[in-house]
Amino acid sequence: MEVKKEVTIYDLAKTLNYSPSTISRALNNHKSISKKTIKLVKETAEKVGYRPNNLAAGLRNNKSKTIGILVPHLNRPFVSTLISGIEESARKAGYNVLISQSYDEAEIEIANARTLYDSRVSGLIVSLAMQTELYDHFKQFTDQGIPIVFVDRVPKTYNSYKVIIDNYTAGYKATKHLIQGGCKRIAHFAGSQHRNVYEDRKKGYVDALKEHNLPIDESLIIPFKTLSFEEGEKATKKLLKMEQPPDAIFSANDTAAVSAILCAKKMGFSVPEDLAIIGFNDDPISKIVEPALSTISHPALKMGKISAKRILEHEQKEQDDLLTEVSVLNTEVIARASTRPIN
Amino acid sequence: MEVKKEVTIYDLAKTLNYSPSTISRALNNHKSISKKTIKLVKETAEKVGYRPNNLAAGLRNNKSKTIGILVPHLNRPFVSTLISGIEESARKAGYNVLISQSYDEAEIEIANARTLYDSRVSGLIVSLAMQTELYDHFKQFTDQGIPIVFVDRVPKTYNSYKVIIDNYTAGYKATKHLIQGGCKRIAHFAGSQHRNVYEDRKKGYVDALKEHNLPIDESLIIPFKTLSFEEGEKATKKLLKMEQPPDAIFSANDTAAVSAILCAKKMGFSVPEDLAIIGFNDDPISKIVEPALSTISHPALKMGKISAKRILEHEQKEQDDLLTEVSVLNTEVIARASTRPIN
DNA sequence: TTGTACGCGTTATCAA
DNA sequence: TTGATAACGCGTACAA
Repeated sequence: MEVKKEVTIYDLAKTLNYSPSTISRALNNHKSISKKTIKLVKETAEKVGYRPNNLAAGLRNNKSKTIGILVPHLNRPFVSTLISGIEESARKAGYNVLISQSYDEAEIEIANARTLYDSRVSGLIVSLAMQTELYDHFKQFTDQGIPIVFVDRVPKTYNSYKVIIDNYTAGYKATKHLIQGGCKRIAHFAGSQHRNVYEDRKKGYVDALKEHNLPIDESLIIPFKTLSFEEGEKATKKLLKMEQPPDAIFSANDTAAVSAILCAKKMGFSVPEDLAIIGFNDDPISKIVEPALSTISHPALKMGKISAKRILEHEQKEQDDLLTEVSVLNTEVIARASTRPIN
Repeated sequence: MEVKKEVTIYDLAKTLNYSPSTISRALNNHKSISKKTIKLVKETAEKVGYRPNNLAAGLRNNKSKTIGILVPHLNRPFVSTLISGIEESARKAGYNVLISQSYDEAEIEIANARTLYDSRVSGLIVSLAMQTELYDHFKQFTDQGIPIVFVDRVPKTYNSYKVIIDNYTAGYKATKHLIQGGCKRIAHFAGSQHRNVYEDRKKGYVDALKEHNLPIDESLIIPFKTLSFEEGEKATKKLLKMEQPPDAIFSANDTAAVSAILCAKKMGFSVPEDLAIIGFNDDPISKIVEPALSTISHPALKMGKISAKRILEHEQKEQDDLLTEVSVLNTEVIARASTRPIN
């Protein structure tokens, strides 16, 4: 298998009797080059199949026109849609996208941050692993002026770009929606309290109860490890076997909420009459389950696009512009059939 | 914001009174370097925060230790799981993963192939856009000896690695499963016949009917553009309003199959008694819908891992080893409640 | 076992 | 408007 020799700007220079610098400038639309030359160079490049070498350009410029992504799991509806949004915006701007997943483990997150750094990404978009509590592995980026955008699952303290929803308000709204449907004993499926998203959703839940003069019953607040389907089933069974079972559940994600619907039905409870349920994320399954799951919208695509935009814009900025900028997106209750109509 | 100077092998060389080449070799575990020196170099590198520059190494070696991915849509269950598999295998081998999506448009696919090439990926993993019929944009890779793995949606003619399932047999099995449940008038939701996957599934369907002496009724074979939920609803309505409606549907994907279940129920048909339905892919929604959707397994994670493996192994091979190697994975009927029990 | 010297393809600086 | 030259960081052939 004979490998064809690649065409470089030197070859183009020889062919056209120009210097390599002129070729380079022409290909980059440098203003000092005449339109005619630019046209000629580009046409010839096309004709002979010239393709730029991003590695060389990246080395020379010390940046790769690449955005690195670091998320817990690639194959979750929210995450894959987030990435789709990032890819779309990045691609339009001529940027590439490198992906990596931490499987929710801090150690893997650290290792992946390293390799992304080694590829000299122009920026990093991160959604934190469940248990990450130290942020030293992001310092190398900050030290080099490489922008980091934390998205959805963000650190409390780290100074950086952030793209989030208002989880507190979302949790509050979700709970209030249940209260307005007449629910009085509302349970909560709570995610890891290390992560802002779950902590804030819970706070919103608690405050909504308080504000409506409903007691906070700790036995109705179930701590989850991963908010999986199986965990959801177990928790639902436990709740519904209580002497005084709850009349509603606010789950911090849709997966556990859907499992609660199925489990409750199997146990002979009717949803939403005996047990109203609201989830979080608006995953595809929430539309399919019966009764359809009420939930909180989570604008994944938009969050992805904004995250990418932050990085692309950063390149235009002055060195000492501050890079702490928090974008908070709106969410809303999507009322479906798993909660009761509002009085 | 002061940007710290990056540490290079030259800095390490100066610090340790070695030549840069020794440092380079030590970092790469070159056999000519003593264990002691290697240890010293690596420890020092760690201490002073040295990080290799993949761009420089890639330029030098003319390969980037990066796998490029080109798929129609990133946020589909099958695709995102496929990518998760690729990422896992690639990461383990020290490879990075670049992603891009074509939105099922040939033009975007072509443009993305170009940019991935410009990044000098070590290999390319492709699932074709719905309408791609020319494959010239892959020639540049082949010409340079860069391996291409086509996965799931593959070209018929292009000489390359392929990782697929046996769509013909899968379509046959799905149809047979319906027949064994006593169905006699089986409709088919057919995808674009440009793509092997849908063409073969349909062939399997047709042959299963023939083999069981059931007539092929063209009015029961509905051509779909994208196999979307909306298309599925429309098709189901049309079928169920026929004078002699079908008693079963084999849908080429789960999305349309689920919409068929919901639509049929809404129209007063009971599933599977009046209408049995089987889908394809085993998407998460198939477990949630009621009745749960019978479907065909689609080993996304495994296909991803194998695809990555093909590329990683290719690097070890001799130049003129043939690179046409087709991996065909097994699939099976997952019988759930939307089809009738086998007699 | 280690060092010297060069080149990978590109772009920025300086000079013409 | 264009050209010559150096440099980005690394790996390797050749020499010692």
